[in-house]
Amino acid sequence: MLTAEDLAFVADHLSFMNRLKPQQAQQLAAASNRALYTPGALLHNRQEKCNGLVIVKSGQLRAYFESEDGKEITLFRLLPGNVCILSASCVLKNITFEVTLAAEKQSEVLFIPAAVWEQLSAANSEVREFSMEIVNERFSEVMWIMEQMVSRNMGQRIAAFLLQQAEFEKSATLPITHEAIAKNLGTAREVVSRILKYLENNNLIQLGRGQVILTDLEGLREMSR
Amino acid sequence: MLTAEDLAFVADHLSFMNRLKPQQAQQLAAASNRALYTPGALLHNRQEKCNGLVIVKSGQLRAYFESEDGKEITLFRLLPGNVCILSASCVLKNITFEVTLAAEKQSEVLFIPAAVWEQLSAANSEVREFSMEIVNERFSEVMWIMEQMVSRNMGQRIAAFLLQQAEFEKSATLPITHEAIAKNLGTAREVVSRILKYLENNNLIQLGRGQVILTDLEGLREMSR
DNA sequence: GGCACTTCTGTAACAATGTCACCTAACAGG
DNA sequence: CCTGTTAGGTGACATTGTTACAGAAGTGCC
Repeated sequence: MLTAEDLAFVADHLSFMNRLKPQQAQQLAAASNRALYTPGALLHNRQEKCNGLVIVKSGQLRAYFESEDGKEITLFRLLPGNVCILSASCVLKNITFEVTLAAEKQSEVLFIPAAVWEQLSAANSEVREFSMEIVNERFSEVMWIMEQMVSRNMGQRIAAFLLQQAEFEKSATLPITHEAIAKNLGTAREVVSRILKYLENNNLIQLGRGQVILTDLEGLREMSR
Repeated sequence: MLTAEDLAFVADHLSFMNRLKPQQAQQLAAASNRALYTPGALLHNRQEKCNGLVIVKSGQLRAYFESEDGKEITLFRLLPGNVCILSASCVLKNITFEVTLAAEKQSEVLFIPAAVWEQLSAANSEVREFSMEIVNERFSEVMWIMEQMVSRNMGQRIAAFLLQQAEFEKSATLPITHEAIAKNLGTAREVVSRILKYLENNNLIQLGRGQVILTDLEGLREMSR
């Protein structure tokens, strides 16, 4: 059950909400729910296997792909107002891969159950269109990652990643471990350590335990190209 | 303009075709066109920048991603009856990447212009659903490639690729160059040569100029895992 | 404080892959 | 047969990935 405030938030970020019949909106609010996650927690809706639609109300989520042998690579981030439907593979026909969602920060998340979403989709073409747009956007983000993997070296990718993190954190001091960076980029911790050390020697960053301080943003930008 | 035979082919592979009004079907047939491509040719619809929907009538196409610095990696193949909508980024909202299509074999291709597709989409929810399914399927295929890149070594990837090619060719003798294999997998020719030589030394394949003969399918399958 | 325990980082050695430079072999067409 | 073009081979070196440890910094407990 969503509060009125949650519902207003949803309406703000799901373009089709104000075109639903009052009864539909009510049903959505009744069936949906919210949950709080602490950093590192995996998202799984308690009620069902299939998450349905995920809406980030506050905090930050990471969507990543996990291969059988435990390797990870981040596909995209979800910030407040962002929506993810990929974990609703039960609703989307022909999606055959799994995306894992984890909280990177303390996060409030709203869930719209798959069954409800399915009903709305069936009844409402705006809902289908919305799904399509979201999926396309994520697809594009994944292709960007792919481009990075194919055509950038690790130094460039790490520099770009650090800059991106600084954006998210709105700070040049990043509370992050080498291990975490490695998992974001789909590489090994040792490789990250090696390159971070190199960046430090070139006075682009300063290292601490569980912390990276960006001391030369312009230099990093230079390097990331 | 499509022939009646072309139209029958389209109807066979676009599930929604028999739900179109006769007038819509007629319009589609009138606006669409066909083209022939020889191996290696890039697909570009003459009439418009944006390809619209591509339907393979015969032959085989390769969809690949091309990075600025000229590196390529194959995303998926299109066989007779397959449909590709990704080159219609003008129609799909929020798709921001480019996919290149090239003929791998002598191919007959039918084009449905983006404008027509857009009209059909607007009028018909089955069309939208069809788009969605196609995009999801391609998305899944790309994620499979990603998994390969992250968690398999080159030997495994090359072995898997050769087996896949043998399927397409329905033959254990593959007319393909090292360079072409490299571009499919997003790696360098020298790397492919090195590994193929290794496979040959282990009696899994036999090499010739522009040709690879798979002599031990079971061994290759073993290796690809 | 001292101790045990966990987490994070450093490092060396080696393997796999990517890059560069250049060479040779095979084919295609006159 | 000659010549230009394409395919493939090779060695040297750079980068990235893997393995196996070691040490350093934090945490909780006594």
